[in-house]
Amino acid sequence: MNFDALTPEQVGQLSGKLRAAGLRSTRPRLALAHLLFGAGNRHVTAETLHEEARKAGLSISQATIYNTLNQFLSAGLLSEVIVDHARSYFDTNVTEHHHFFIEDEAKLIDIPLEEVVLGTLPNAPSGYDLSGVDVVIRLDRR
Amino acid sequence: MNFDALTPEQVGQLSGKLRAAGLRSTRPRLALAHLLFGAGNRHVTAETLHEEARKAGLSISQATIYNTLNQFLSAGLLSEVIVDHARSYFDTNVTEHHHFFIEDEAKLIDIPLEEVVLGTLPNAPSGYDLSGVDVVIRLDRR
DNA sequence: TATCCACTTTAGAATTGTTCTAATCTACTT
DNA sequence: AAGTAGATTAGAACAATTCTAAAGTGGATA
Repeated sequence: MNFDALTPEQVGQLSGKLRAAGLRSTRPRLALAHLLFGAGNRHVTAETLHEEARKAGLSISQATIYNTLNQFLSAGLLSEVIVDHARSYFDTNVTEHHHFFIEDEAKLIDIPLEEVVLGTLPNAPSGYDLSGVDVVIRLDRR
Repeated sequence: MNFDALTPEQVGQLSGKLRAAGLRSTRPRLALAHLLFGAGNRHVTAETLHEEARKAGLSISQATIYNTLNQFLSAGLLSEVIVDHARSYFDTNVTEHHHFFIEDEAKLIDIPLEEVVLGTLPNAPSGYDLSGVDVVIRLDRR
């Protein structure tokens, strides 16, 4: 893929998404947005996305990959999953949901929200608000 | 605290614990075990433990702190909680339980197992076994 | 449509947390 | 007491991420 391969419709749609998030529509952001949001939900690390961009013939610096992922994250276009110290996983699925994590393969799989039923949760200690609940189900190869 | 301040009883007890875990009872391990297991359940990072050892007048290298935490971890004397990329938290509570995580303060609080009631969980994908469930409840200061 | 300026991107350096290396030391066996 | 496997250490190495500061660019303005 090449940035110039995007159709005007795709560019329009992705630009709109970026602008709606308060971000300027720039060439690198459009290209990365296309990789991230172009087809279904994705899990990427900075490294996998950088590699993917490289294979697509895009030359985007590592710093820009990190900057862009973090901007998308604070704009709410991505969510972050922490399952492994030493590596952040970014998830294009920003709805509330949980994860399987296969340690051997360092691979994440989404679990739809309704498949994890949380019964009772403790109250937040006084002075604090509950800001989110992450459930990670760890898997071993049988 | 100083290693030599440990009573023979304490040394005997901690040595036993180390040996039961298949680890030789050495001076640095005894001292760290005393800090970790001497009083109630603790959450430490390599850095906080190193600092604590330094304050206690022990000179133990950073490498030994990391080695020891990892040895205790694989011996089952500690468990690891992952809530924050870039930093591992070791928990002296090795029973199954969950955590509150206060992001602003980078602080962990144990949640007793019975306070988190998990209802339905999805089945593990075929070829995999469920190896554990981690629930992290994130808190914001109100 | 040319100019300008705030925002972006970049290469490379810096930082942070962690692990490795290989030399020295020590607990335990014989 | 001597030997040896295992432990400890300082410092180097490593990996993921962030910072810096210089050059580039989108888009508002005249």
